[in-house]
This record gives sequence, structure tokens and C-alpha cells, in this order.
Amino acid sequence: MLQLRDLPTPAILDKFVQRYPDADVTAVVTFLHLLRAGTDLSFALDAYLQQHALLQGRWWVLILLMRESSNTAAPSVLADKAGVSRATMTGLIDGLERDGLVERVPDPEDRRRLAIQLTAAGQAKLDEVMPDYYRRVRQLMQPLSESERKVFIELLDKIQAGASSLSAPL
Amino acid sequence: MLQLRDLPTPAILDKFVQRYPDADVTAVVTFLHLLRAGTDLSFALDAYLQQHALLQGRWWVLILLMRESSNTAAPSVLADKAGVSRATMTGLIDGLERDGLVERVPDPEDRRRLAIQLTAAGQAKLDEVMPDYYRRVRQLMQPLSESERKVFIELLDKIQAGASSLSAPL
DNA sequence: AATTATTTGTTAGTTGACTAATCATGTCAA
DNA sequence: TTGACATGATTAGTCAACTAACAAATAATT
Repeated sequence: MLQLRDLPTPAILDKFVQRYPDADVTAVVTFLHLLRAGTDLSFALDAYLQQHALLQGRWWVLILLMRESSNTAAPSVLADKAGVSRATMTGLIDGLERDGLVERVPDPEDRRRLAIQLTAAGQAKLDEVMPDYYRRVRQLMQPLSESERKVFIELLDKIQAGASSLSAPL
Repeated sequence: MLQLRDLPTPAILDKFVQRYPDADVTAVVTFLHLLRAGTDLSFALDAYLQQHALLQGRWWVLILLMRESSNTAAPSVLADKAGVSRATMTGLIDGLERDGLVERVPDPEDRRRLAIQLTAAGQAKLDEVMPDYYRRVRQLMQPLSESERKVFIELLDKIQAGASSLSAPL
């Protein structure tokens, strides 16, 4: 991903509008602000997780496992929920298993299947990271009141509803 | 980057709050919505650009060059503004130059320096992509009124102000 | 003036994503 | 019941990002 640093100035926007009259200035500015905020937060989250020898992908796997009542899930389910390919999930599980945070458990019913199990060490790693993570997220959102958060999420959802049409073939 | 598909249900959030009482539910929910919207838009943008044989990184370089009155910039400046390393920028420029969209121009004053110059083909590529891109962004933001856009950006900026502290060492 | 430090861009090697192909297993239908 | 197809996970190979080390050129220092 790209971390846009430099939002366009009004003068630059004007230059682009001159050449491309279809541009809607406030739409573009809003879009770019959102893109930048998203990537900045994602980078910051990665930087935080690296202090605990985790990356975003591996961290999400642990969380997804902890969400399950059995603390297990199939690799393909994890891949879907984390939004990565199965091949990528194989790699993530390799790393987590090497560090002893998860275990591959064969399925006695169907020998193609695996259950990925969160180990005690994996749970301990979450217990180490999550409280501080939650404190930081609380801090981050401090400036927004409860009602502002509600409004913000509503606006986000309105935008996101059309996200896929951004790339639709026509 | 990771594309989170599966936001936590209230039941899951409750489980996590039980174990980690520091969690602020609306803060986490807001944070995750924002993260997801950002990554979804970024993925959609990439998917769109790929239809034009561009990737986000290469596209931004072309835009950054068009922003300049001379249509040129130094590789290091481009790297800073695009938020990538100088090594990555070397690679991006390699690809763009191979496709004839930019040119490396030696600096007569200082023989370490280069100017990256947008070519006519590069400008033509932008002219091909940008009008449709702007129409799509306009469409995406259609659901938000002007005043909603204003509020939205203000809220985004409030959050982003604390983004770096998310990863600060203590 | 000569040495040291800094700056600019590139190269080399690593990482973690991806797609496509593969292997093993399971399912279904003629 | 066996041949064709489907499914789950892995392997192989590619791509674009990164860091670290580098060469060349310029600037600063003594």
C-alpha cells in the first residue's frame, strides 16, 4: 500500500479541475483525507504490533481464533475473514506455529481438513498485547464524543456502500 | 496490508471486554470501521487502476509530476511525497521509464541529481485515466451532502492527529 | 588542500503478499 | 464401482515493498 503524504493544495486542485472539468473538488478532498487516514492508522498499527514481534496479519489470526468458542478455525475460514488468499494464510500459520502460538490439529473426519488451534502461548501473547492496544485505541478516539462517533460511523458506512463500484468494470 | 472482512459482533465484543476491561467498545468499533473503509477503498482503487495497467504507486508518481509547473521532480522528493523509500522509488521510475511515461533527465549543476520528467505519453496516460477516476469519486461521495463532507473531514482530522501516538514507544 | 562528512540514487537481499499449479482426499453419477 | 469432478491445503514462482550497504559527487572542516 501507499502512504500518501502530500494532499493537494487549492492551487493544485484548481490546475486539475481546469484540465479535468468532471472533478468534484470536495468529493476528491474527502476521498483523499479518508484514504490517508486509513493508511496512516494501518501503518501506525503495524508499527505498534512490531514492538510485540507481530504483524497485522498474524495478529488478526490470533484474534479470529480467540473469537471462536473452541479457539479453533479452519485455515480457509481464517483466510476469508482476514481477507487474504489461502496460500498467504498457509504462510501466516507457518510462522505462528513456528513460534508456538497456534497448532495444526488434523481432522479425524476428513483428512484434507485442519483445525488451527490457539495455544496457551498464543493466548498469553494476546493477553500481553490487547490491554495496551485497547488503551491506545481509547486514547486515539478520545477527541470524539459518543454522538460524534455515531455520526462518523454512519458517514463511513454511506461511503463504503459504494466502494466496490469504484472499481466496477464500467 | 490486510483487508479485514469480519467486524466483531456485539457478542464477540462482550467476550473481549470481559477479558480486557480497558476496552472502550465504541472506540474500537469506530477504529475498525475506519480501518476497514480505508483498506476497502485502497483495494478498490488499485483494482480500478489495474484496468489501465497502472498500480497505485506508479499512478501517484504521474500525478505528483503533473502537479509541478515544470512537470519534473527529483526522485527523493517523489519518494517523500508518496511515502515510499528511495529504493522503492527507483523501482517505480524504472517501470514508468520502461513504459515511456517518464524520463530521467541528468542535472547539469549536480551530477548526483536527476530530474524525473513526465513525458507526453505520461500526460496522455493521465488524460486517459483521470476523467473517469474523477467521475467515480464523484459518484462514491454522492451520498454525502456538502455539510456532511465538511463534518466528516473534521472528524477524520481529529482522529488522525493522534495516529502516530498509536505506535509511540510508551 | 586534503581529509572527512553528507547527500543522491542504485544495487543486493529479504519479506509477505499474490496467482497458478499440484497433491491428496472426498463426492457423485453413469 | 470406477471415472470425473470438487474441495482443502500446500508448493512454486512472481511482484513490489522494505532495509542495509554502496559508489559517486558535493560540501564542510581543519
